[in-house]
Amino acid sequence: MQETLKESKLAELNPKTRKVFEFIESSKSPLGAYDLLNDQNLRAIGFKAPTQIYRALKLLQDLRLIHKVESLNAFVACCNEHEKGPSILAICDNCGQVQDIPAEDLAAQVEKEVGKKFPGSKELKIELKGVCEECSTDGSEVQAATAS
Amino acid sequence: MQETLKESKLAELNPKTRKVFEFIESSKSPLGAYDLLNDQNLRAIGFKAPTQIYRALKLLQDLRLIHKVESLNAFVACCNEHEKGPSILAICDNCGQVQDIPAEDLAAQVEKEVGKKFPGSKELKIELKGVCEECSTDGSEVQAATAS
DNA sequence: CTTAGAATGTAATAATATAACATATCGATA
DNA sequence: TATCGATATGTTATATTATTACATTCTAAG
Repeated sequence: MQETLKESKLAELNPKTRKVFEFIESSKSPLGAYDLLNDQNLRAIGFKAPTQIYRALKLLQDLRLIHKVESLNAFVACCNEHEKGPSILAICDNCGQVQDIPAEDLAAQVEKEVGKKFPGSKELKIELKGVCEECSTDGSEVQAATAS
Repeated sequence: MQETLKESKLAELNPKTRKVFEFIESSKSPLGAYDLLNDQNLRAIGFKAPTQIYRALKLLQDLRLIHKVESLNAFVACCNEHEKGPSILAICDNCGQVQDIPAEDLAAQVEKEVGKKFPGSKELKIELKGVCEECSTDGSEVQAATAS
């Protein structure tokens, strides 16, 4: 259903920016700007310099088609199930995947907590590290980041 | 009162790391690693290479004496009013200052939102951009980052 | 057409962070 | 005490992420 909205956003994009989005969306894990830049397929359609990638990423963020994961300096596709509210970006330390979990309610909670100390809230980013469902039930747990 | 705890943490530090903390604590705004590295006073006591600064910053983060503001790649002193729970790092787009606002309650809220999709929460970071109380009441508002 | 503005391309460099290896410090214990 | 290993600290080099500045091309209005 929000598919329609997403489609209409995609329609605004030029083919190159759309291609960047498609790469991010089809990736299991967040991609860095240079992951994109170094991708043969993006090279092939004319991405040669970081600026180009960063310009595309800026556009996609402005349209809320992607989110930047600040603690990873990397980008993930928006789940497109929230038009306005914040996400929880849940980062699995084991498999590296990031889930974009809508959390409309939290904006109000956060505003309540900060109260009058910070009356002009504009943009809320929430990042959570830990382990995802699959990894926590999975025998094949690798403990990538936490290995001794 | 938590002063005692903070004092005891500070006591563990070697003089150089303590000095790094003091610089961060006494700064109005968050400091980047290279702000510290380039500071004459820290140069004078022997900080010559980024690694040294990053090592000190790592220690201070592990002790929760400072927080990294991920969206700024910079560091602020912990308010020392929360031993465990998350903070809201409230970043003023106008004056650049960052408040560390304890938000113990939010961890539970966030866990509730993510539910079983992400059962292994470990570390929660919350960053809020906007304008602080002082700037929002202040006639001298500059609109630094939001200027047209 | 032709020109102003926006978009895109290109080159250079700035800013942030880590890796790899060398040297020093300091207890434990043969 | 000697020397060994562990931890901390110093040093050099390099990797990674991001922006600035300027050139070129495209496009729509006059």
